[in-house]
Amino acid sequence: MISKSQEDYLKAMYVLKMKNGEIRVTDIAEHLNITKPSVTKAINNMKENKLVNNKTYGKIELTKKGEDIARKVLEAYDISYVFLKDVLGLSAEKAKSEAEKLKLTMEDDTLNSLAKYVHKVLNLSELDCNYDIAKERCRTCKRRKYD
Amino acid sequence: MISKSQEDYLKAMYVLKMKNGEIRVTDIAEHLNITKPSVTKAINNMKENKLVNNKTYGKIELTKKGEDIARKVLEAYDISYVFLKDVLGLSAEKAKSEAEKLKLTMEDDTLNSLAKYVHKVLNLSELDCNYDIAKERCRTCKRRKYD
DNA sequence: ATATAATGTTAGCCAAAGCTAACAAAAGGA
DNA sequence: TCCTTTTGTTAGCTTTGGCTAACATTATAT
Repeated sequence: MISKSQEDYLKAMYVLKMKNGEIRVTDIAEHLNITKPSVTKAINNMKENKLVNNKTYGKIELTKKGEDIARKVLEAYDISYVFLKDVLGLSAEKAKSEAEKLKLTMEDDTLNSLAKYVHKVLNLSELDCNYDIAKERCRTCKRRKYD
Repeated sequence: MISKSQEDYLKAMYVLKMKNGEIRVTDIAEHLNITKPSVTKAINNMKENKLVNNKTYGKIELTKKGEDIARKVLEAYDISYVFLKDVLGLSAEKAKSEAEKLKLTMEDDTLNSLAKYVHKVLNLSELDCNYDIAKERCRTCKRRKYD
């Protein structure tokens, strides 16, 4: 089983890939506020889990598996963020930091329940709602946060 | 700072104290699904944090500080549980297991926001609502789950 | 009262995930 | 080109929180 820490790495990597077109040790370290050796070590562990693909000093790439999980983690983060900010009314900043912590703890079906609920209370068209974890972003609300 | 693991121990101890009138290593181990030596070790660590009070082979007691934190963790669990079960509509079983995971990740003010929200949507009297983390249970909904 | 069972502790091991210090490789500028 | 800076890696340490095996203590039942 993949650890929370590894899911955090996956998310960071996916975000950086979107943002910069490439994934670098230094950027990951900065993003997660840890040191570079810790990143290198984590990447080596993740290689054993078939989450990333790279050779020493070479380009870091997510595997299909790694990318799928990263997307899932991101969706989870999105839902939590929207709920905390727009339903509970937390500040954007607070919602962000809390969603960041929450995103990994819930199971998929729980997150789907939350997503549906969020759509309902925000008066988004239920018919149009196709928010499904691990799929594409919701056609209705279009929300996705990449960091 | 106290760790999540230690908060789990505190909650288990508080629950067992309520249920059995005393706190025993074996019961903690069973409750948390870990081995007895792990419990002993954890208790020793917690002693250094002034969370528990005991001598070897003697009675285990929570300190004031430990009890306060335990109560807080329980409140967090309660709120999450009610939200997941009665607002999102998860099954009791599912709500229980998810709340178990969620309870430690949110900050106090976020939990207060969630508590207020839960009261509102469940049509509990807002005027009567005095749900406040680390205080007594809510006079309105009277909910508290001890495990 | 004592043998057995139940309970608790100690010692020592392991893995995960961080860290620093030191080094290696790659990139960029003069 | 080659020297310097930036980037990445290795080695080895630390803490946390599990585990098993062995042992110590306490409780119970006959």
